[in-house]
Amino acid sequence: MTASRGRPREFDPAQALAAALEVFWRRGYEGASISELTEAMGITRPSLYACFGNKESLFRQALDLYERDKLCYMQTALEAPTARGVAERLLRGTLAMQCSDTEPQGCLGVISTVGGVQEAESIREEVLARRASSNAALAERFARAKQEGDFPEGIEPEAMSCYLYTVMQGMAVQASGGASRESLERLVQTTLAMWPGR
Amino acid sequence: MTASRGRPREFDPAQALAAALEVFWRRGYEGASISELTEAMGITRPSLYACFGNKESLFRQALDLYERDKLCYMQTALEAPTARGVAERLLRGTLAMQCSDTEPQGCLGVISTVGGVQEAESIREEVLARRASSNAALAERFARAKQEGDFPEGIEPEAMSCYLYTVMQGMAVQASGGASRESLERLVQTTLAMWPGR
DNA sequence: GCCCCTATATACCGATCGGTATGGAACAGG
DNA sequence: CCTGTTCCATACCGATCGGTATATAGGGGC
Repeated sequence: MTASRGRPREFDPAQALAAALEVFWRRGYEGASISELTEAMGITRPSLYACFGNKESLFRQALDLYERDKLCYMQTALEAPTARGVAERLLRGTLAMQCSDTEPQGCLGVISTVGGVQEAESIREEVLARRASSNAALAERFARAKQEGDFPEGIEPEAMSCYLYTVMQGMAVQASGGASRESLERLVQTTLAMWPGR
Repeated sequence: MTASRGRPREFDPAQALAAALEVFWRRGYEGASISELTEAMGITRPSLYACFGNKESLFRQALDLYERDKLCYMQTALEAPTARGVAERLLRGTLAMQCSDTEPQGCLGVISTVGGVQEAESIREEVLARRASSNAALAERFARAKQEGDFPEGIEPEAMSCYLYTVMQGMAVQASGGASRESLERLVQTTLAMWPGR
């Protein structure tokens, strides 16, 4: 292949992408300007466009990284032995991420979908699609729990997964607003205390 | 007073403010441009600045209108006879607002606080302050319920109010993402089903 | 008829937006 | 050494941002 012809680049794309993710995470898609991105990434404007395409493409790649590195706890949470354990792992995972003091607060997915922006409509749709897929996986896990008799009576698995998802999104809103770790921890406990049947 | 000296204005400020609120509600503070605002309000740029000050001042007045007209259900919900009734009224009020087909979806307060914007920091702070005040009123209502023996065991009133607030914010996120009315209705039912002790 | 005052209309301000043209610097193959 | 290719740096593009200067239009008080 074209192994390394021409002048080699002087930055690490993965590292630059991580920096871009952090900016998008703090500012949202539209709030993040190219100037702020390039400064955080330590590269110049043309380098960004040569390496990542354009702003939207860069955001999509940052979103991939976010899902892969930051949302992996949502996958592993599904492996908990009980439905309540799944919920607990999800909530505690959300808590841990929102309370990190090395990362921005709030959820990139939430930030990218609230506040309608017409320009970024395709991005909104993609985030919503990923969210739906993740929600479906959770619902499926709960459906299995129901079959195994490990599920509260009177609540449909899909309804429960939507409910949990909603609580997690609400947590992200709280974290965006600067809620303290203690406050969010108490929120997790309260939500778990609401889980039917102890 | 200076009853009506000079040329009278040709538009109704209240009506124009209502139009501005709708734009802010759909687009968020930064997403709403002055051009879009003036077009929706049916007035020209200098008229906007003469009547409402600047963009931030206009937003604040729109926020006042929003709280007074759209969030009034949160006040009246506190008058429900039981704690569970308060929760139910809050959730159903949120549902009704999010499902209106004449108004934008999502919550203006949520839209204005997620996605950190440095320019609008003072606005964020004001929204957060109003939110805290509203949350405190809810906590106080629940504290009264606890005194009256009308409250679930093992949960603090303040924790419950934060929890409910979080669910409502999550609902707003769902609505922003285009959740259907049925979906949100089911969400309310699920949340109520989680309320301890029937 | 004035005169004063305020609202409207148009055109403009500097700053910033996302994105790019251009010119030189650093590598590989010949 | 030269050439081809790719990257970096600077400066620039038109469009749009929030906000305003200027001139004109339309009311009440006299």
